[in-house]
Amino acid sequence: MGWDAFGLPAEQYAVQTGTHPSITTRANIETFRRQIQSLGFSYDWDREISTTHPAYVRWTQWIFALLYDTWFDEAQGKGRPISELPIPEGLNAAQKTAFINSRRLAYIDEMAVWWCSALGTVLANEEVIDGKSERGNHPCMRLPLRQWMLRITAYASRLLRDLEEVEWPDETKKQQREWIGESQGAEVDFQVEGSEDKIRVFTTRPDTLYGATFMVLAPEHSLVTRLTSKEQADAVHDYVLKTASKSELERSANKEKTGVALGSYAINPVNGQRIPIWISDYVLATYGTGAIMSVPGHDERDGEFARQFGLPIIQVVQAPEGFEGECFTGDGVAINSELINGLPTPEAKKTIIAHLESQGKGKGKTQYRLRDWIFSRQRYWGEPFPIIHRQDGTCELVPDAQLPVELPELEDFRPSGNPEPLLAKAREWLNTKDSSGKEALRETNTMPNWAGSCWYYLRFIDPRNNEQPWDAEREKYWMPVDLYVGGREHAVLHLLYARFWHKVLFDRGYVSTSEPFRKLFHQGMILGMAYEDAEKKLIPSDEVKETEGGFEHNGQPVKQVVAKMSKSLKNVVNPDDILKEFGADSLRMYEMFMGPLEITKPWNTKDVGGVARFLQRVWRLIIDEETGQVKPAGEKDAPELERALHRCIKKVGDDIERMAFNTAVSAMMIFLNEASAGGAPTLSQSQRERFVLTLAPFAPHLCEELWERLGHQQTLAYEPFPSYAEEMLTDDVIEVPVQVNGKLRARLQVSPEIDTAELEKMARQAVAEWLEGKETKKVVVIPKRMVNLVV
RNA sequence: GCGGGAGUGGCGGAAUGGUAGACGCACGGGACUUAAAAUCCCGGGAUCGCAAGAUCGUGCGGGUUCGAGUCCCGCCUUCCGUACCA
Repeated sequence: MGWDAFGLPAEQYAVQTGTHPSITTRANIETFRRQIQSLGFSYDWDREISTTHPAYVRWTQWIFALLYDTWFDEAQGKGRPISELPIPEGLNAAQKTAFINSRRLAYIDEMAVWWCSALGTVLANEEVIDGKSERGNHPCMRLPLRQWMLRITAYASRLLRDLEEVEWPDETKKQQREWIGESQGAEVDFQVEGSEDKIRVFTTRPDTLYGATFMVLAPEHSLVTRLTSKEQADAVHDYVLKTASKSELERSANKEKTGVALGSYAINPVNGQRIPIWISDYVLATYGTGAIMSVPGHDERDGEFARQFGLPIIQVVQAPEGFEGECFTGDGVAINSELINGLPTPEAKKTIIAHLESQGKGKGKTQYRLRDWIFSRQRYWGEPFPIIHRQDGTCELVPDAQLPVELPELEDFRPSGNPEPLLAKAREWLNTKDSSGKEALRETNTMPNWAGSCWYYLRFIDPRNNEQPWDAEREKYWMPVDLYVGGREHAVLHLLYARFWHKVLFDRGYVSTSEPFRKLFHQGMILGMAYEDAEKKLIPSDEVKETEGGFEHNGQPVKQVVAKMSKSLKNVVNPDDILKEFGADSLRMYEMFMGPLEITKPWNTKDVGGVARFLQRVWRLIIDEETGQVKPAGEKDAPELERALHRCIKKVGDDIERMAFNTAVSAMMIFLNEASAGGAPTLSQSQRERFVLTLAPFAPHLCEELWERLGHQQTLAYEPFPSYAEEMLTDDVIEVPVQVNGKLRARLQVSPEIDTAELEKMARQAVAEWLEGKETKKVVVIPKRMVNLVV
């Protein structure tokens, strides 16, 4: 069991209550541990770890240091130590440092984050709604801040390719592929008119270069200020400010195109055309180069923008005959494009790229949608970076022997009022010495919650090792993770970040597999019941009364719906209460019975009673409630139930393998129904034992008790799962449906060995009235399954 | 907006392209009980019918097939993710 316990919620709670997050975190862990243990799960508690524990933080920092010490060798396609980085000759010391830093997998850059001046703090995306803070509804804006970044994009190609190696759900692989978003195209440089500046763009359609009639930069683009004319300065400034209050999500969701011309022009590299430069929020700074060439004739968004602002539209790809849309975005034959007229799109692309390369104006390029990972937070409750900033502006790692860098004690977790991270408030902690003994400052950012969860599966291998993060031999024995169970919400973030770290560790020789998780399974979320009034407003559960055949709130009927459990809706289910009322086995079994593991489904406490009743009936099958004694067993295996038991054992075993626990529980209920039906024979000792062993993985507490009462001194935990015999699975008589033209008309009771001709004959007799006076055109007989007569 | 899923009785759900609704909850009826709880038995998709049975039925509209909840195309609704919640 591992506790991933850094993060925003713990910190916000500390702000609200003034209690140190380490105290609340410890208390929460105690509660969770007690609850989990009360359910009887078979976790190995000797391997318990917490991401917030200094002994764990130490190695999280160690991995960060490794990332800092690694560069990605494009030629070899792998990460290598900085000591092996070839450094160009003729650089001075500062240039050399800058060059090395520009290649590290961990580097510093300015990146935009939400800043709310009224609250005096940096906010998470989810804390900002429509450009306003969730708390207090204050205006917020995107502010560029110094951030630690991780160069995950260097691994984009391998993260994409290696998906083929893992047994993951197809939809998850698909999501990761889309997220990484590889696209082939070209980088093209546009010269700015009357200037040395060049605007570099990425395009997937270099063949449409002749149709580029304007350019659009992201409002945050570094050239914006320089390329703005005096006349446009105010309008541009206003627009940049306005954009800063929008999220990227809003920007790309907005259909209405907005923008401002900078008042400067660029030169189209293929035809020397002078084209205007605009800024618009539909171009994102974080994708490609943050600038595009606009081809309104063949790109939807560019087309909308051109029509909005009356910019020229040129057709450069022949649309197919009968095409009626305003904007043809498919492949075709190039037109109005001197160099490539008449060429189909793929050839046209190649030709243009070759031309640009020969002119030094562009080159073919593979672009990824994936962005480098912002790896720092301006918060308290996270891992400190093992970094010291020297007076000369360079930085160095805290020596390995001095790890972990522990968090300073802070009295006050409230925002500092400026974008500086909270740790800057810890003056004593902040001031330190660098390796040469000079005054220096510690890094004040902290790591995001992902850091700890990126490698915990490796620490489980060797959780108490004080010399190294894990022992190499043990790593070889355990890795890769056989089965990784986690929510779908992790599909592209956690699961991609962890794979990235793992690949760096692999390249640097610390792990033996290129992928961490062999097989992946997503469990569904358990939701609660909620109530919705006529205006679709959700009503807290404690204000709703159950009436005959419905529910009402203040006398008005309300609808029962499914919603996330939340304090505000008063529909949170506490496992302690369920345990008290129904017991651990009932709770476990209900969770398995309520539906397929992978789907989202609502909790319904009434249904727990059904499972509890099943377990009570199992008890009464074996124990006499009056006397409390074991009932006498049948002399021999009751033959009527032996087949049913074999079927049950097979079904439960198969269902466990495919993690279909709901149908496994159902199979055991069916067996119990058969074994306890009026007139059913008494189960033999062997049959009882086999049934108890089948049920034991689901209801271990009950089954251990029954096992002991059935005369065993040792736990059943190490008993093998019961076996079944193939020949016991079939019945002497099976039912075969007979259809006429696909409609069910009769059912036959036949032997499973009946031959096809005989079966057809019987079928014809059974549905004679439907065949009368009609010609049989076709007969479909599927042995043991069905007969269909087509007339 | 973009990416990925999901839609079956009153509810949770079951069903290798082959009898739709297993199993359970809730509900109705009955047995036991002075009564209730607990327990046990029976019933149940909709419509028509005393019944036997017939017709319709897996979000909507098409298609493939002897046969579609299941496969294909187009919609609708809804959930998840969208990079600082984790």
